[in-house]
Formats: sequence, C-alpha cells, structure tokens
Amino acid sequence: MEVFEKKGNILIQGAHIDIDKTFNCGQCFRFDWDGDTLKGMAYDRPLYMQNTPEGVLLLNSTMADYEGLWKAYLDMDRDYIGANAAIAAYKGMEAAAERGYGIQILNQDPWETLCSFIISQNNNIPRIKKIINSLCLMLGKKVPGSNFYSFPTPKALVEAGVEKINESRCGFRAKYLYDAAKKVLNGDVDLESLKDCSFEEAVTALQTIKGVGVKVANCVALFGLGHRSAFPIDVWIKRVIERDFGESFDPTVFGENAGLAQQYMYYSGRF
DNA sequence: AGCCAGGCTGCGA
DNA sequence: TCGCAGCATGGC
Repeated sequence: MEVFEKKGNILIQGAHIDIDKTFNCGQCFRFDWDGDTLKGMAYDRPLYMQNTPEGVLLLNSTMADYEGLWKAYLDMDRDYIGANAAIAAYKGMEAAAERGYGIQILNQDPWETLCSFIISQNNNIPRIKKIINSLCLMLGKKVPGSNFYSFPTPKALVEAGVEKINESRCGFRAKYLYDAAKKVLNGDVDLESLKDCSFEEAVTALQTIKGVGVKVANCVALFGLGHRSAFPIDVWIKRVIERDFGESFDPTVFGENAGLAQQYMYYSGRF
C-alpha cells in the first residue's frame, strides 16, 4: 500500500479497504453516497471519499490530515489480509469471509458511538440515521465551510434535557441518551479510559448506563474503544449463527479477530 | 395493514 | 436466575 498527496487530495493505492462495504455494513451511520462521492463526518470533520482506477481518494486532504486522523480512523495499519485469511480458515466462515473481504473496522469517536448504538436498539438503519442527523442539526455545531453539523457533546445533551432530545423522534431512547450524557459529563463513565482497560471491564462499565445492555456495550467496545475481541450479537447475527453453525458457536475462538468475523457475518447475512 | 428493526428494562415466577 | 411484555416510532 502507498499513500500520496496529489493536487490537494490523498490517494491511497493498493489498499485492502473497500469503502462501500466498510461504511455501509452498519458500523457507522453518518456516511452516504452522493453520486460517486461517499460523504460524511467523523471527529467533527467532513470526510469525502471516492473510488478511482488508481485507488481510494480522500478529497481535500493533506498528508497531515491523513497521518493525524484518517489513517487511524480508517484503521489502515492493521493486517486485514492476514485477518481475513485467518477467519476464512474457520469451518463455516469461508463464504462470509469472502463476501466481507474489504471491510475494515473504523476507530470511531467513543461518545458518538455510544449514542449511535443506544439509538440503534430495536430500530432500523434508515431511522437510526435520521435520528442521529436530527440530533446533530438540533444540538450540534455547524462545521465552517461545509453543510455538516458536529455530533452534540454530552454537555449539549444534558442541557437540552429529555424532552428536547426526543424532538429527534428517538422515542423511549431519549431518557437513555440523557443518562449516558450525564454519566459521561460527570465522570461516572470515562470513555477514554475504557480504551486502555480490558474488554470485559469496558463492557461492564458501559452497562452501568441506562439503555446499554450486552449488545450495545459490545458495539461501543468494538467500534469506539478498539476492543477487537468484542462480538455484538443482534437479530441478524443470531440468524447467521443458527443457519451456519447451529447450537455450538463460540466467538472467542476468533480471538482478536472476533469483531471482524462478526462484521463479515453481519454483512453476509444482512446485505 | 401489520410485522419488524444492529435490545433493554422492569417485573413476576 | 430466567422468561417475557412493553416500549416509541416509522421503514417496508
């Protein structure tokens, strides 16, 4: 893989990443195709991407942007080709690994990830996106030079209150978002520190938040805290497990590749 | 029209 | 400890 700065853009050549699969496999909710450009926000900054014959293009980006943020966000330093091969070697995982080839696990902002997956419970992806977008419009800040709004801070949600939060039409999840904001703001839950502790400790701490159960905690651990042994089980994954493995299925056999294996299963079962 | 959605809480047994 | 009704809302 090689990365160049070229006419104000970053060109990533010969990389494993498939941006369409990576951004449309249900791990993030703020990116959409606009023609041939995949547009969205991460860490309060707009990111525009394109597939070109030469490779993946990050528009309007410098090498400093890439090295300072997007390389880590896109998880470009991991050996995904090796991980894919390791997962494909497990009985029952061959097809999912092949279909999911190109998926990378984004290193998303922990707070936004927490809120996103609180909103995701008993919900569907189009509506999850709408609710997140409306929260940003109502309580985020406009990013200068773009049409995007930042994700609201914990302080913004606490000051808004449950009733205002529910103007996003998130329904019964409004009180959960409020509790999450309160606990993050007052330090009861220190998201940054949960990156450094064990996966089990992180999940336990996250579950002290109202509306955060095993599944949501696993998603936050995987997509926002870098705990790659997390394995979120939702209705789709349950179906894939029943279909491909039956009763005896233990995700811990995948070790640090469990999260990626889960994404392969989700992608192959859902899309 | 009615089932379902990247589930969780609170309650009863 | 386990099972399960109820939950807000809207996509399909």
